[in-house]
Amino acid sequence: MSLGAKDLKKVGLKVTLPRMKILNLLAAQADSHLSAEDVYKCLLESGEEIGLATVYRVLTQFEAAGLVKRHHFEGPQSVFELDEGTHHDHLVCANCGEIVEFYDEIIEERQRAISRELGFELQEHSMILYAECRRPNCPKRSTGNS
Amino acid sequence: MSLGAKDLKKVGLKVTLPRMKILNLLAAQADSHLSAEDVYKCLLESGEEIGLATVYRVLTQFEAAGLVKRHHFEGPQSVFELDEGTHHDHLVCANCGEIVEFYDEIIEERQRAISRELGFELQEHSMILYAECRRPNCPKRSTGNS
DNA sequence: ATGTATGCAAAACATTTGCACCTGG
DNA sequence: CCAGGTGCAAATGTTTTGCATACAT
Repeated sequence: MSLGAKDLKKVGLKVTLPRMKILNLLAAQADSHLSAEDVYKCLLESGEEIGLATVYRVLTQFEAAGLVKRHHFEGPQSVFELDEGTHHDHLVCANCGEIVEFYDEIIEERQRAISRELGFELQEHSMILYAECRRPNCPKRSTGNS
Repeated sequence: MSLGAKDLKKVGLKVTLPRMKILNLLAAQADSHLSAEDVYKCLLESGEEIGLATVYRVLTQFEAAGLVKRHHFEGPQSVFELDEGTHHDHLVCANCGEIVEFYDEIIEERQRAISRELGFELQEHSMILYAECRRPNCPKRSTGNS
């Protein structure tokens, strides 16, 4: 079910057409990890009008508002995904770019413990595993969407 | 002890002045994580002549040759460190940018196990912890060098 | 010599910003 | 109506590339 205007109001953002379009796209592709350019192109192809600068601005605002998470996988662009509130890390297939999400409490706990031992208090972390799938039918290379 | 010409030959790279300068700088600042721009400025300030494009080219070659590791911490630039062969991950201080290196076998093992469980074979990973130091004397924000 | 490396300037990208116009409440 | 949002184009910051020159072997 796509997010609505309430979600924007909830975080103090005016409900505008571009913001709704982007929010809906992210919700529709909830399992994808899209770059700003991806979002822009997707919307254009869907016949929607939008400016690339707006996409960047809106995604940045969404990130600040906690609506989306930004990731830096390999490559020069950031990718975004809706922040459903459930933390997870990512495994990226070195063959096809498929992205698998996972969560491991043992690692999370060790990260906190290590930070403590070093005299720090953990705030965030970024962890990405690059791995090869063993399936022979692994597609050759997608844009990084699921 | 700074690396020498043998290290370049070993990986099949011609021994040139720019390459030696960069290699020596990285060895001298072995505890730092320098961007290409950092390397460029450092050398200029040391009175060495070099072009920024060369720094980028050489660092990329060094990475391909396994002499250096490239990291993507927050911010737009890549940073580089000499690859001493001992894998480690990084904790970045959210206050001052100090970088602490660490290694945890429990996490390493879990990463391999998780990959296996998901049907993949782990090749590499990137893990960065962002944390606040508890020391009151934490400097305010350096360039990201140790 | 001669193939490769370098330096400079220009290009290529991803992203940000200035500004006039449009829009939501 | 009016603050804030949008679109475009221009600016920015990082990294790459084309090409003539310089260098290592």
